[in-house]
Amino acid sequence: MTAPQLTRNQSLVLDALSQAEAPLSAYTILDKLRDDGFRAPLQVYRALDKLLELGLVHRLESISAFVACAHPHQGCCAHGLTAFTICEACGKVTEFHDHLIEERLAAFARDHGFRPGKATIEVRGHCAGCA
Amino acid sequence: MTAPQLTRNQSLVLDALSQAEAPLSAYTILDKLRDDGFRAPLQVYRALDKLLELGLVHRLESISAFVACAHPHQGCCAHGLTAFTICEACGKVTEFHDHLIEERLAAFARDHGFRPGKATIEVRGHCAGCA
DNA sequence: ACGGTTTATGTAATGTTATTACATTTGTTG
DNA sequence: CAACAAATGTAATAACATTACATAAACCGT
Repeated sequence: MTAPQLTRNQSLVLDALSQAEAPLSAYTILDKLRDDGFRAPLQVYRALDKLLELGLVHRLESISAFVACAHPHQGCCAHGLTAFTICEACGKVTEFHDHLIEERLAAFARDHGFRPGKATIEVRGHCAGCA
Repeated sequence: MTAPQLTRNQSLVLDALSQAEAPLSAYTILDKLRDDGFRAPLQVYRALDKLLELGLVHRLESISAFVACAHPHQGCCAHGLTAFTICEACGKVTEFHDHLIEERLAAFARDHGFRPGKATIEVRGHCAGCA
């Protein structure tokens, strides 16, 4: 449960995402980190892979972008399934967890002999400020 | 409510997806339709755009691929939100609709002043046959 | 401290997915 | 038939992601 020390590249990528106000694409991260010595996409993707694995970062499938986890302290997986709202105007992302949704998906899986791995729940729309 | 007549390209793309046993990427569709005169990605993407708009096809965000709708007859949007299980071994996709999940997402949106547009719900894992 | 293993890194090239721009054709409607 | 809208053809390019291979750093048991 003790988080391993992040490497330099991993920390740089996580910081970039934490400071951003909206999700960032891998290539946007790369550009932000040019001055820190980043030269190639792979440096970003490798750091992201690790951060995803640690639950410190989420990938938003519907927009091919990444965000820092909203509550990295306890290991995000403790919450089970994670859902997101994504504002298409300002990019604002809100992360939430709904036990009932989780149960319904699990029930469907059980009823169909489906063994669930990772789930994606993303709602695109407009946030309160951009409505 | 009467579905407009599909054009040749749209029909070809829809047929390719309907006959496939797993989701197809746009470029896979392109390859399948070379013999029918398809030469460029845009021909596929344009047909897909229209089919998506008509609700005859779904895009699976988490695998960047497309499937024919499981029940295109009544216009898929009549069901509201659509969810999918996706087998990572055989590619089998099952489409389903859960009113309770829909309600929970709507409730969260309402509580946060978020105006929902399109939602994505995809569960990757292994189907009964591949478990 | 040493050797061996695993993990992270650097770099280049390539593969995959999607869009922009522009010209042309087809279909529909008044 | 003229005018407009929708669909198509083609080429080029942009955006996202991975493979392959070489090097370096961190970790671990002796």
